[in-house]
Amino acid sequence: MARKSASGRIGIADVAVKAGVSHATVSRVMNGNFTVDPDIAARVRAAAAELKYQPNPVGRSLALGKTDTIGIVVPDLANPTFQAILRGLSRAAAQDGYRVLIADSFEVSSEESILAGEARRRCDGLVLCAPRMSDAELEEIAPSLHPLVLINRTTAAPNVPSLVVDYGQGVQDIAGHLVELGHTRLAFLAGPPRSASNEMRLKGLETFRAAHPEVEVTMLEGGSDFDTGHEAVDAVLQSGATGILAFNDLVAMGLMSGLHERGLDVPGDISVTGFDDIPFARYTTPALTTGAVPITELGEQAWHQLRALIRKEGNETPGGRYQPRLEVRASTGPAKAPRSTVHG
Amino acid sequence: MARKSASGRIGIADVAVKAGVSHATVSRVMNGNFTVDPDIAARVRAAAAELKYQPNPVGRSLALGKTDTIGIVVPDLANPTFQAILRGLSRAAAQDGYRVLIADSFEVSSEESILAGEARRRCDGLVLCAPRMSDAELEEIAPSLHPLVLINRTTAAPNVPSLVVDYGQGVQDIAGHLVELGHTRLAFLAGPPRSASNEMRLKGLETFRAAHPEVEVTMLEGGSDFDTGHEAVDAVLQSGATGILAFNDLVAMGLMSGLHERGLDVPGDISVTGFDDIPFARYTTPALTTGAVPITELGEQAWHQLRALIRKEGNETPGGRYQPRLEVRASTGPAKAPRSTVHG
DNA sequence: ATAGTGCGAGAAAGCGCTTTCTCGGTTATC
DNA sequence: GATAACCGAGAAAGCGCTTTCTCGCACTAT
Repeated sequence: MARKSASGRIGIADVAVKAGVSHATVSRVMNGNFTVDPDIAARVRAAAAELKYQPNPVGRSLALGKTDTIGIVVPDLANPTFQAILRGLSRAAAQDGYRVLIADSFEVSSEESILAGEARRRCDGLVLCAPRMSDAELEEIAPSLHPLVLINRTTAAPNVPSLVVDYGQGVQDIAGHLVELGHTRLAFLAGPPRSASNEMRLKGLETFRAAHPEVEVTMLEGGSDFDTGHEAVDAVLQSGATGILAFNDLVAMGLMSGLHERGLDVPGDISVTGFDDIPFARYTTPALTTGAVPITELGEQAWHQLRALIRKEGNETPGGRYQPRLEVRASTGPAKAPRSTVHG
Repeated sequence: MARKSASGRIGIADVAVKAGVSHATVSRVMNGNFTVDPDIAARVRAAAAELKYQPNPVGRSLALGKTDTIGIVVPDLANPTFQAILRGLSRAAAQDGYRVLIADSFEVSSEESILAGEARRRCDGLVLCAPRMSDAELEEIAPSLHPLVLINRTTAAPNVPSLVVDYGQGVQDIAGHLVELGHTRLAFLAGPPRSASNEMRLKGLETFRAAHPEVEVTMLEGGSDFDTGHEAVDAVLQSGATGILAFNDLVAMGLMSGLHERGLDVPGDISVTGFDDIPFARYTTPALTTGAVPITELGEQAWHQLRALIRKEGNETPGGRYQPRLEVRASTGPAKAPRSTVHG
């Protein structure tokens, strides 16, 4: 009865039988090949419609050598930054008829390359966000992942576009903003130790230090999430700094929450800044001063780069560099008289 | 050398040649079939390792009739609720070796069924979040989507588990909480008109009204995002209500932000509640009273249900119902003396 | 009228893999 | 020592589709 083989699903063969033509002709019709007689084509279409035939994408992929799917590897889907990249990527790719497969490494960077490889083989291309992967490992796997687009990383492998946010410049802008407000003792609440984007921030701060020897910049250990910021309150207070550059908005929010619990006023007692400008940053109390990154747009760009690679357009690895925009809100204000280590 | 055919990639044939055996044997070895002589197996493994052979998943999928991939259809990836479901789903599925393909309908519900169908055919199963799809449409496509798990929807189709949050009970709990605080004039800032979960809230409020005839409950038009809440300030003030139930946390946050701009105090002047308990809800100022839904866990459960279906375990469509937990925070407080329509 | 041309559709190969089927070579049994 | 039972590996079919190849037919040109 119109269904065949073990699969149970309607296949091209069923349509062929129903329309009284060969598989080949059905395939031609379904793919808009006009070398088919209009009458026959109509018959095939009618049969297909009646059987509700939908081509099996797996068979199609095997024959065509493409899946119309791209993959994205992220270290943590709970992080708003990666959510935004995913969103931008997904939207842009969908517009060109591509779907996205997600591979969340859950911060287990040891399995990131395997994950990336697996994802890549199921897809036509890959976007890789792997801030903690070592350079060596990245260099090793990058060639095998082509077409590949990197986020916030670079590689020597040819034809691998990198989309990178200039975190170095970003922290300098933020630090400059704090200094203008009169702060002379700053602290940087760092991100995860091996994070590439943290390295960029660190480099930026070095540059800043060199240009502003009068400003003291304390380095504090940190992480990338809300709790990190929350737990860092003591360290922050002990540093005696009045202007805090948090690794990102999440950390900044955690820190502000912790400071609030201690009865400290932001920005009255301490100014706090974040990074990324996630959607919620403008709605914290006080609203967060941050380095705004057009992160959804970055995801969108990632698709455009990847698309060029997939289509083999000779776009000599242009990549892209994004300048964060200093977004001054209410969490930063004039410095109080310098404090020494908090008593306690 | 060592590479064959147009594909350029190493295939099973290359390994077979290198190891001096047949395709079949390589396949057996790669799949841990022990009917192969250990010496030969070792030779095959050596050849595979040397060539860095990785089986092509598409060929494998076609032969095996499974893709080890599941799909999820969401109306809006920017919504923290769906992000959380995705996260829970992805994590749980990954643990069983499955990947997830995302299909964002971008609120275009007219294309949701097509999207769902396409996603389904590339995958072994589907999780469908389609709050705005009509019941009729859902009934029509549900059978063709099996294995299928529904989020916050139900269907008459057999063997389609539904994971639903009891929003009806949730709003009643919240309304009850407000009444206990002395509020007698409430307003519900509704969600998107055709949303199934909004319907559930509405039903819950009807029940509440019947049980509390002394309480006035005004219905206000709304939506599901931050801006909706922000724009609703006037309507809220005009309603004269002192206790506002927002459709979800996002709307509540927008509303609080708008009220703040008007110089109103929350909860001093007006109490505001949300729904969902998204991660940021506890960090708003004041912290948001809300109906907490274990949404990531729901995503996880979705996988478990789907897995049972894929494995054809005879789990007679158990589905699951989640009771929101009233999470009282600082955005609700005792009612002021009743206000009439705000002057102005 | 006959060979030449072109075009439309079926036959078949192939995408990369798994798996059944088959057969040659061992080992076991009497 | 001959027959049976067995086991391991190759040959081949098949998963569902696309595409090249091929062939038959109709139509044109000489």
